[in-house]
Amino acid sequence: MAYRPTEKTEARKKAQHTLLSDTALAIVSSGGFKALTIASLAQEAGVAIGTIYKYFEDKAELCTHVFKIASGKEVEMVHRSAFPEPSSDSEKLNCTERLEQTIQSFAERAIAGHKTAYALIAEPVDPMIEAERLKYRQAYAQIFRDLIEAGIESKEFRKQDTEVAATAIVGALAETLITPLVEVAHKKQRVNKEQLIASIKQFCFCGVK
Amino acid sequence: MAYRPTEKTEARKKAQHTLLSDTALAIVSSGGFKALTIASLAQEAGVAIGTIYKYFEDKAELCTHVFKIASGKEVEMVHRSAFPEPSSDSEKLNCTERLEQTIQSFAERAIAGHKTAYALIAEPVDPMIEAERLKYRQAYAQIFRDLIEAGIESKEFRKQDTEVAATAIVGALAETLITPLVEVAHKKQRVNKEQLIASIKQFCFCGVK
DNA sequence: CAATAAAGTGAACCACGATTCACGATTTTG
DNA sequence: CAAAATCGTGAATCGTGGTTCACTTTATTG
Repeated sequence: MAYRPTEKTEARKKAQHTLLSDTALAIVSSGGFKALTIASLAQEAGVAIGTIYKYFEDKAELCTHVFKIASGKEVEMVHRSAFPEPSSDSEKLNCTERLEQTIQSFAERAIAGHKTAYALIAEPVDPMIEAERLKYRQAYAQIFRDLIEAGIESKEFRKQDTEVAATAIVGALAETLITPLVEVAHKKQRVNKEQLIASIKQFCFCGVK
Repeated sequence: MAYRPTEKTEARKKAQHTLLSDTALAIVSSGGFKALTIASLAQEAGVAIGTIYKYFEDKAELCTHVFKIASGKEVEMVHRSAFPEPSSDSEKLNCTERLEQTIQSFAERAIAGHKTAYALIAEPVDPMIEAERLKYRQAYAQIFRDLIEAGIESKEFRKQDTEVAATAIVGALAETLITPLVEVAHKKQRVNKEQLIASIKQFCFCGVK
């Protein structure tokens, strides 16, 4: 007599949502948020403009959703470096080593996916996304903060204002990694990756030790 | 027989340009670049929209001009802390003391003029202004770099990659000072200014020492 | 198949703010 | 004052990109 959503259509719906999500993410990863327009997403995903609105309330929801997905991945990866599963072979790492790993992970991911890193950390975006960005940066800061506190506990680091130190590390990483990446886009100025990361580590280590 | 620009009109022209500049700066200082529209500037300055275009090529030129003025002031003030006139009574300051003064100056100016600081350092702006912002941040980094190099020369600081250290300090300052200021706008979360600045100093000092 | 509900479509619409330009007002010179 | 050059004006125009909605297509059920 009537229509009822079924397993098949629900799956299709979810798949479509994922397709749009992934396509949007790809657009942001290659061209930043400024490249993510309703029209470009429709184009890339091969759907009509109106279809986007069946899956996202408006542009803001689309953008924040994409931001959450992308930043969530990054934060999770970095979090694993800071607090590795005890089951793995890294159960004996002390806080200094884990801090090193965390910075290494952050830096390598930023350099490898520099377009994404730039979009998440530095690209000018609508104020609506700025709120998400703040959460994102604070998520990173929280990881560093927990790590520093553990290090103070274990006497590896000196007593200090962990919030400030963690925030400062995030700022130092963002400035030293993202800013040069902006340049790379312009000039072909290559960076000695290992050298750069080593210098950053040293600065940050000394800052907390 | 004909019209010729004279002293009086030239002066008037310059005065008008300055009026527009200053008004634009005031708008940015209170509402950020997003509040600076041609219409709002015309309104505030008490002139017609078209008049703006007699003094500025387009919006981009207006914005970059305002940015340059504002950032130039900031950089100059901070530069004075880092490299004070030898004539003054501070000729005996060593590099550590000067670094402290510089951070202090940066921090206090950022906190006092937090709207301006946010606009210059963190507010999302047109890509056109981003280029200026990059120069601005690099100007700061250069100050810190020169100071660190002097400190290495005088054996106060250890040998290190001064470019990375200077950039990291700028990032740390921006993140620890600006980010909380965004919050202040939302919640009424007060900051213990002295405490905050002290913590930042400690982190940065240890980073370079 | 008929009925129903949801998904898909894209041209039309709208909001916002930069930019233009034809016109009048003002200044300078002879 | 007349002529010439520039300044001042602001409604009209334009460009961009988000949003709407009447309509078509597809899926589901009895």
